[in-house]
Amino acid sequence: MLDIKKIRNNSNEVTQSLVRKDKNLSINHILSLDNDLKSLTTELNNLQAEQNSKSKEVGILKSKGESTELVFKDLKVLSDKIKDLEKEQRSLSSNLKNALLEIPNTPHETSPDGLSEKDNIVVSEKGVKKDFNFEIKDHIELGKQLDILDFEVAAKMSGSGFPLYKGDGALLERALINFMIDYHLKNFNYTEFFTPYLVKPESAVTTGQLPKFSEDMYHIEKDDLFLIPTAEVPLTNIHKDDILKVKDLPKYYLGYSSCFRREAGSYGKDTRGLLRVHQFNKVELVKFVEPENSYKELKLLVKQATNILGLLELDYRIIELCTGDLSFAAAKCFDLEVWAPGEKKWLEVSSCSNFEDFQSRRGNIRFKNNEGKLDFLHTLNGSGLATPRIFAAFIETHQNEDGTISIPDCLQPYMGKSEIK
RNA sequence: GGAGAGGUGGCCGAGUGGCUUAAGGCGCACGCUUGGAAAGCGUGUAGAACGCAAGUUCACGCAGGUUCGAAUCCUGUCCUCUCCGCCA
Repeated sequence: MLDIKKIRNNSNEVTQSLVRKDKNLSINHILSLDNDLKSLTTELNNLQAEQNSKSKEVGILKSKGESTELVFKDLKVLSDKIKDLEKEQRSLSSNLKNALLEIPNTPHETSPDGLSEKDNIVVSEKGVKKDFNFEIKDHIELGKQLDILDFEVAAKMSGSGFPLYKGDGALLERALINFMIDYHLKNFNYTEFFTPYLVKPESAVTTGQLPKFSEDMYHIEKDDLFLIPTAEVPLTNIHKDDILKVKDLPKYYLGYSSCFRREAGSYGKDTRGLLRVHQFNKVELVKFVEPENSYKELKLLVKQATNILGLLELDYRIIELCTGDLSFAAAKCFDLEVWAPGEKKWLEVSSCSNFEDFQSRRGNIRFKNNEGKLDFLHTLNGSGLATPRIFAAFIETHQNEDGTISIPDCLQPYMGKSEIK
């Protein structure tokens, strides 16, 4: 959520920034609601002040045993007027709040201009794109041949988009998850969480999925709970309504979870095999930091996620998202992509974003700054990482001519073997 | 699913219709004291809106209602805790 004061005092600047994300965005309705609310509030406050002082008179008159009839007459008129205005104020202020919740975050000034993913910038590429001197297979073929992935059986029980990992496939998936968790815990100061998978609507409002993107999540109607699309949601809401101490910042939280996404409207678009699924596994990294440090922390976050790809001996590149491709809540974002030689595609496996105070305003997550004042802190998150596309790129990259998969050193302790055959 | 208790400032906690502009404590800040620290003493501090400020108003989970006036009474709702039931 954007700061209404900032919108009010710098409306041109905010508009200019927002249209970099989406040229159709406008905040005019917000400005007019805010204006109405402001003048109404002023009027109401004056009436309330009058009511307060007159009511006090009642107490004094009564204690003296004098008649209160005259004052009551005035007060009754005032009271009715105030009630009307209060009703109007409530409705205006809730309209304003709802409108604000629909406005995306403004992009950071350094986020490059652009309309779509075509305009994203490749920051760096460690994509040697290993040479194969044999006919390589894609992950679907490999998965079938090695009997480690079974999409047909999965579809029988759940429909399309739900992978079933089998034997060494299940082992590899589990090894990847454990390796990634351990890596972050050992090398950086993360606290591990195992979170609920179902959250209340307000939790999804904090992180920005609601109210705008309810179609993207699975909803349990009977209990009005949403299946988490990422552990970012519960991890961020750990501190909803909290006031953190500046000496406790930054806070680094890590959580593995299954993630559930309806992927409505994306049928037929890169949905082969593991490329786009309704349920997948992800190790998520969330940071709560002081505003002045958030961009430094973003850099570090990208590095923390990237290191994993190097250790897994995958080819990858870092992409900086242009304004038009930034998510609703992000001010700046770097994506990590791995090269899947079988698919002959770059696959997005991580998104590292700085949300600045956008989420913390929505979730009322504050800290006491050095001057003792309460302020909204900055939140960041990044996947560290999402497994299904890693899995695909992994078996495609490490396949051998005889159809076996070599396991890189970092994963061997978790697999208990050096190849899948 | 059934029964009960409760939700007040950063935290704890008093408060059952009108000097509550929310007592008291903890914490925090500053000062005194001290060789230094702790303790002690003193002073201050408290969320939100509008405003340069003075100030005004709002805020006692949330939403309604009663009343001239609500933290306090009524209704609904959400959440937390305890007990019972069910259960991996």
